[in-house]
Amino acid sequence: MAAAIETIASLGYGQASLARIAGTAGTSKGVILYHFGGKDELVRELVAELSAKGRVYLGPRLEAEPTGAGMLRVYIESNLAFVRENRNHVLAVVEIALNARAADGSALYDFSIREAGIAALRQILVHFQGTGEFRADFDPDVVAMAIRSALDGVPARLARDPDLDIGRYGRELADLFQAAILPRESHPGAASPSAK
Amino acid sequence: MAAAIETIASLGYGQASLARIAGTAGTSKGVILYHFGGKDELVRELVAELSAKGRVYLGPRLEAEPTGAGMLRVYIESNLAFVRENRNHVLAVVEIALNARAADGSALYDFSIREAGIAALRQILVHFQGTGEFRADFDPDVVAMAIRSALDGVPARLARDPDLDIGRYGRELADLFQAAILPRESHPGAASPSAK
Amino acid sequence: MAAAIETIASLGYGQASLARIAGTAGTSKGVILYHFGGKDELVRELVAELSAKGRVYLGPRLEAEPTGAGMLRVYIESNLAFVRENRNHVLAVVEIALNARAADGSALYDFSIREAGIAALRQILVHFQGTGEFRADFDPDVVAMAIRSALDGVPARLARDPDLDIGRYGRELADLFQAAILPRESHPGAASPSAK
Amino acid sequence: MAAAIETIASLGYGQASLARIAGTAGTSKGVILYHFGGKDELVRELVAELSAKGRVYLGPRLEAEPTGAGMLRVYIESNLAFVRENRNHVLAVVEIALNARAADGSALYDFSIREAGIAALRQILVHFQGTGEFRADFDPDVVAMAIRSALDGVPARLARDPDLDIGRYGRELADLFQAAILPRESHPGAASPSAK
DNA sequence: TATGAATGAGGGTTCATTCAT
DNA sequence: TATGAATGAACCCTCATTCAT
Repeated sequence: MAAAIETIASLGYGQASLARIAGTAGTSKGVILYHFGGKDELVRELVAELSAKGRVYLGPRLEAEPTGAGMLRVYIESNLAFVRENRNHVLAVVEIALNARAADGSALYDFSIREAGIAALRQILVHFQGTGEFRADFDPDVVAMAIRSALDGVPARLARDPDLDIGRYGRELADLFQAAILPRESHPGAASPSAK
Repeated sequence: MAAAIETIASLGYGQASLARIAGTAGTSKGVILYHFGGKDELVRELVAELSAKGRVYLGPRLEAEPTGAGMLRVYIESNLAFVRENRNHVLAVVEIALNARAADGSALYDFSIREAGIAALRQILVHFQGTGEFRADFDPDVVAMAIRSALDGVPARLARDPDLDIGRYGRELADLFQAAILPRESHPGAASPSAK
Repeated sequence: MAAAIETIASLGYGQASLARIAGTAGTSKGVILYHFGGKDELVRELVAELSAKGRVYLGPRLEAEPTGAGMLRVYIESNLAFVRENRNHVLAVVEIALNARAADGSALYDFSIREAGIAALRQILVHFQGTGEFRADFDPDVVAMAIRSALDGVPARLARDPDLDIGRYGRELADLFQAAILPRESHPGAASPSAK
Repeated sequence: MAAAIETIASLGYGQASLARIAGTAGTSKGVILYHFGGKDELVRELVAELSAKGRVYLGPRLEAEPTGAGMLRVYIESNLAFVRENRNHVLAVVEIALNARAADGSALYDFSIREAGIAALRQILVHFQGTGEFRADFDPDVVAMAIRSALDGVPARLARDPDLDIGRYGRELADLFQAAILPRESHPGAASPSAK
């Protein structure tokens, strides 16, 4: 599996044949098929494992936050921290999500966790619009999508520029979206960007 | 070429074999190879054509804007208008950009226009940070990337949800990023979101 | 297709891989798949062609006979003559009929013509039992099956013993079954076996 | 071995991989190979066991009959009774006989018992042609083959139609062939079909 | 005695490309 | 300019067998 992750992350899903994966693993295709029953299964496990890891990583961190601003910041920074800590795995799953398709163009694997993540984010936005902590005049759907997109772009960028400081990047992103959705007249303390 | 665009957009790059493209075109593989010399060439032209169209579409619109806020808004809304008007073509090129790779994982085609677009956006941000129209306390690199990512996510979303109102989506996005990067104490007129 | 027939007839269906068929044809697997779209299609055509040939060969000969004894004899002798004239093709199709199975053990191709042949034979038997030309005290189902089985055994035997005199074999078989189902007190002329 | 029999009988020889056999046996491939040394050996034993069972079952029954008509009837009915009592095993061995081949198309296992059975039947026919109990004007070779073929067709038919009344079927077959080879002027008692 | 891991050959199929026409 | 035939590499997968445990 490590070999599959590395191969997909570095060569792309389309180039990651069983032969090449087996090559980087130092074995033969047969071994992989013996252990996973098929390429589909291998990929499925790869995706499922990261999904599980992500859920475990992000869930508690999010729930620990009381304020809207806090949740937003944690959502962004934790996502990126997770990317940093599981770089190739994330990259591989992104590759899979973007490229793996059945013959009719339909998706092959289950990425419902992504939709769930967006939905959760949207829920947060809606909730704190209700409490007044967030401005009421933005469309939570659009903002959720924008935040999610900004996060999704990071793995690819990280692949091109491995020295990217993800911690700083996350803080900047959180600042940016906070500035965008917190009320303009909010007390300076809450709205001011975190120290860099 | 239209057949190639349609096939790639609907089935994905990995599924778009010459045979399938020829099939939707109602001809044979031979014809395609005769006219384009190879699959690579076909794809290359497909990408180049959209690049050219995009440059022509976006350049003048951007240059016509005097203010930073205006340029930001035009950048976002024009990009999305272009996506709406060239939906399948954009979708196809996005597919190609994400999936087409050489055997060693390197990119196969020239997407420098994308980098150029990001650089231009960054330039704008830096420039108007200098004039004071934009806040000075955000990283133009991060913001440029966030905006670009938000735009890049649209074609895929559009594919899933064809009824998406792109005009409204663009205005919301522009509002969002304006709110994020304009000074908080800016005179109400400039900062107020556009009518919806 | 000739190569496929020869390969299946001589090596058996299980040993007749595309590679081996291509080998005897002097080409490569790719050519076969190009022309037939798949092994299934190749085999299907092979079976269908023989079915059609058989129908054309046997139908008219059978309909030309007025008497029950004549039809019985023609059924047997024409079947065997057809086998002699299409030896390898028949052998190949028999191989396919006996061996080709889906993963769940179900049949892969359409051999309904065989059932139809048995049904037709049974019909003949029943009809001439009605007219009194055939004895009434045998089960037409069993007899039809016995005749069909006797015919089915010939291709395999022919493969083992290529010098088998099929003409004589057919006459003997016809004599045998005539003796079995014609009334015992039938006038000597009708019942006497044909000259050998 | 029971698992092998069941698998081959139900799925066909070609689909009966060691993995599938091990699956129905509830063990692993390794166990089978450990006990039998190889797939060939397993199949060989399977065939040999049925051969031995058949010899034991049929031999004494045949030798107990004094008359030609009796031997003929016993040959047919005992064969079918044996099929009924060893249904899947017989089916499996038939599958093997028809499908198992070496790479060069030659037979893989020893089915000489079948030839021996046909030879014995032929011997009986010749013998009682000599004594005058059977007519002299049929070819014992052809008749032996016809009888054997009629019997060989039963297992496959039984597989398709599990409710087939084999006892009746055997009596009908015996009647049929008796009528075919006993002299037409034979004393009524001997020639009359058995009660049904 | 039993098991699971590993192997390598061979299976059918898809693909971009070449070539003769 | 267009076509269909042919090619060979690469793909995923199944299989009987070997091996260490």
